[in-house]
Amino acid sequence: MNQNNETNPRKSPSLRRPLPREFYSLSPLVVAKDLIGKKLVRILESGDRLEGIIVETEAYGGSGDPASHAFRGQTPRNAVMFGEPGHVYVYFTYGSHHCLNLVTGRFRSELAGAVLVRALQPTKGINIMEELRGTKDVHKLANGPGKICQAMSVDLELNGCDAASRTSPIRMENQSIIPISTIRSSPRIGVTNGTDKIWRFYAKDSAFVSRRS
DNA sequence: CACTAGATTTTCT
DNA sequence: GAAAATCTAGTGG
Repeated sequence: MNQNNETNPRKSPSLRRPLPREFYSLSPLVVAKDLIGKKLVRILESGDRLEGIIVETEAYGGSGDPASHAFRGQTPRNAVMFGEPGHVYVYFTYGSHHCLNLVTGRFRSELAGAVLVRALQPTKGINIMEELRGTKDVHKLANGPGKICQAMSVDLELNGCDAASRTSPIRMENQSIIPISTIRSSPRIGVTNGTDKIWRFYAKDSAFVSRRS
């Protein structure tokens, strides 16, 4: 049987087009909430297609957000955060993990903004993700920012690529399986500064988020 | 379950 | 030198 959506006539072409750059051009707070329920698509070099529904995100600002990498200004690592919305910001942290972000518009008059993708509900290429992650528990394949990158083979080579491009190895597609009314917010996880900001968003009924309330 | 140590890069002090 | 937008394996209850 043919599982390739490119040839599925029931899927409208508009669903196959990646989310446009305008989607990312708003404030990180808006984009973080809007990304819940969208489909993250990763095309591996092998041509294999991995997909997951975003169920958890966090917004990061610039000079006004002490939890943000951009707080102290531009550096080689965070340079992508200061660039055009819609591009992918990948960083390496804690000596062993990669994290995936999408560059957004700016909060107020700040110079940088991004959204961290924190958890996915895997929907396609699950067997490949299991292999990359070394576990068969589907709820633990991508329920954390480091796990997403391991499950989808995301590393610094993808830093700066354009998620709004039709041919990008990472892009976003429209999807609407998560009702807006079921999105909740909370303080961000793992941050020690800026804990006053309620900038984490998640699907309250999803079993795929990194933490349940 | 809860808690802790260790993996080890980028950046700042 | 130390902390960080994290995760796992290990210990102990």
